[in-house]
Amino acid sequence: MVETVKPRRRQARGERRIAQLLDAAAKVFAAEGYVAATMNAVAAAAEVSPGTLYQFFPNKESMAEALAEQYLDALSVAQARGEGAEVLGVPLDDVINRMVDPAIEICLANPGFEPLFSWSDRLRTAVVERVDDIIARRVPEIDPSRRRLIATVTVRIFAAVLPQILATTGREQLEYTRELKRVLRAYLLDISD
Amino acid sequence: MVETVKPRRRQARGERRIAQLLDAAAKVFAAEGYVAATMNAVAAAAEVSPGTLYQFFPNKESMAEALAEQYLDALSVAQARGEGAEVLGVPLDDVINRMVDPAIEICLANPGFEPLFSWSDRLRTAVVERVDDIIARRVPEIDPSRRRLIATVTVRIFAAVLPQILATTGREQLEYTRELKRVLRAYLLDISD
Amino acid sequence: MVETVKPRRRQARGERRIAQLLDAAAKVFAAEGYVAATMNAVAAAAEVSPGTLYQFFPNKESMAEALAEQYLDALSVAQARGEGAEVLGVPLDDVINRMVDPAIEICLANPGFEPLFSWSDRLRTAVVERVDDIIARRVPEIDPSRRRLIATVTVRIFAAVLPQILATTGREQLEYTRELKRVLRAYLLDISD
Amino acid sequence: MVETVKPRRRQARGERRIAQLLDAAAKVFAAEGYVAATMNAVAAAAEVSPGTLYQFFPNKESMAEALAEQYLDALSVAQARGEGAEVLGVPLDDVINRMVDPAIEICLANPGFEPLFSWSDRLRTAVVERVDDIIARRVPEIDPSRRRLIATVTVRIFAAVLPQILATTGREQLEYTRELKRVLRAYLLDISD
DNA sequence: GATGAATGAGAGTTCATTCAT
DNA sequence: CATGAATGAACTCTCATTCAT
Repeated sequence: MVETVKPRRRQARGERRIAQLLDAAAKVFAAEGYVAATMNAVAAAAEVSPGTLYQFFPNKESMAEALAEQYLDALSVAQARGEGAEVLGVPLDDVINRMVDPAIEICLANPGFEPLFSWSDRLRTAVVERVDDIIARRVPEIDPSRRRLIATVTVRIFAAVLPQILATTGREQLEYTRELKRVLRAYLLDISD
Repeated sequence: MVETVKPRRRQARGERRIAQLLDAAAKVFAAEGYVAATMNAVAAAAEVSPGTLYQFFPNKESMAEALAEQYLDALSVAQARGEGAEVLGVPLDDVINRMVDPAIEICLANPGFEPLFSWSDRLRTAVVERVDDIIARRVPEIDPSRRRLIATVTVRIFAAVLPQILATTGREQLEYTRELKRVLRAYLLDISD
Repeated sequence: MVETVKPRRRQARGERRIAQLLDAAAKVFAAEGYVAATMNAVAAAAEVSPGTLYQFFPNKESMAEALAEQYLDALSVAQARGEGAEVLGVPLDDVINRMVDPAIEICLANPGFEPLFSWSDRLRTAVVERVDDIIARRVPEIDPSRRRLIATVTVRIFAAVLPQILATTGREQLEYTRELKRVLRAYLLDISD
Repeated sequence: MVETVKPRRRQARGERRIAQLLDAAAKVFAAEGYVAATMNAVAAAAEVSPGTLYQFFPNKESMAEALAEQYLDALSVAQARGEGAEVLGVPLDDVINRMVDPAIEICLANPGFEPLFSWSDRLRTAVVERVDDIIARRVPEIDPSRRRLIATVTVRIFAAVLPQILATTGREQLEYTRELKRVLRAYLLDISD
């Protein structure tokens, strides 16, 4: 009984550390981009020695992957809140809002998201698959390979406008967000026909 | 007298050299991306010593900028061929075709374009300005700051789908191209109203 | 009273631990060589944390020394079995057999021996002293400093052929062993005259 | 004509550098052993920046190989001086002298030899092949595989006594050298029968 | 005792850039 | 102009060792 606590403490310390390190990595990725980011910079940002980094992550890529995983989880959680089965009898605008808004919130809260989204095929593919799913539910009659095409383009559009949203604030940020939704609506309305 | 000839020859040789070096740079940027590309690799690709590179370009960035300039020129030439003042009485589809098709041709012919387009704000801004111009001519009543917004998003969308077009061939490439045009038409039609 | 028991248990446990750790060290030394072996690797091989290693050995060197000591003991035991005072009235071949065979058995059974034998002057010197002793008993009239020289060369020869014996198996191993004995006999016969 | 000189100068500079770097490497290998030697130490010993090292050698191993090659050449040259076809009608002692003496001279003059000889299978094998050759010429009736065995053991013996020769000076050095020859003679006489 | 996170110096290696030739 | 050797700071990653728990 006591013994189930002790290991937990150790793990807890480790997991806290991991979260802390990933946080630092996200900051550095955001500031420099994934390719230009260095492990030393991440270590410094985490106020930790380089060796500590390597106790948890064998290399830079693995940090990126862990971060990507974390973001995917966050996306799932955020989108699950407003989704459900109501993809069908609902206006397209609502579906778009319920996809885009939490995604942007996560990107704003996690500045590491955008550089990873550019870099990680895995992360992009995972998001594409979700969008593909939603399209499948809403427009079941569509051809799967065409659906994949549309999902891919949809995600690319999101990724394309995202940097503008992140680079701005206030009214301008809102405008870009509105514009993003406008593009998506126009594009996806065109599809449904 | 001799001096007016020799310099010309020198300049001519120099420009040939520059073109050759930029070609090599484009190849390396295409293969590795701008950040990962190394000057040594560019020198090797040009079959030239690193020192020679620095005789023409003070640093890596300046190579990128020179390349960007070159691409902008190519864009101008290509788009001038089919444009003119006929932005007005013409269907939107035609305008889009005359913008997108030559751009994609250039990107396919110059594999260094895409990495630079991601990297160089200057290149992207220049293209945004052209699109802004066209919109201004076609929809003069639109508010300039909103026009700039639309132009920016338009270019971002192009940049977003471009990698998919470049990464694929044949039918898939055509499909992505068609999809890109579809997005742009849907978005810009929405605007014009 | 309780206190005389507990410490013993503790010591017993400690010695078992030490044996276990030295075993792991031997394996790693054998696989990587002393210099390339890492304490982390030893800890992992012992299924123990690095900290535990340092509870018993202040540093890497001390592990090597403890292992060397252990091997020296094993050598003593093994050679005591067939030795005694019968160094005198006995053919040289027998003496060589009774020295070489147990030594090789120990080396085969303890793969950590060879790397340490190359590394540890102390281990080599101890063996040299034993050989010196035997020569002294068999050829008492020999000059001590010359005797030391011969003992040193004898041990070096053994150490030189040993890797070949350990690197091979079956017939080839036997051949190298026979060759080793042949060298030693030829050399030492030459001496006795 | 002038053009055949200019490139030579460049190459000459490079080759002089290479010789200089290999010299430094030899010193460091001699002082620390191959495994413990570091590229930074070699660079420092050559009074050169680490980068310069890597302009000529892609890694530590390649330095070792280049050095080994150089030593093999030196061995060839040295042994060619006193050898010829007179392996046959000549006393064994003479053959041994003509093999061992130049080898030891080289080892004394090139302190990098010994550590490499321990490390490089390639170097050892090359020397084994030479010895094999000589045995083949002198004792043609011997079975090739047994000949190889003998050559291997012979070289191992040389390598085994070598450190003692290098670690000592003056009379002691001479004694070890004499002892080495004694071992070899005794062993090889035993063979010829 | 045992753990494993933490350290930090240092290893090998790279690369933009400079400079003597 | 061209060369390629030279630089040195910076990078990724390792490892003997320490220390809080």
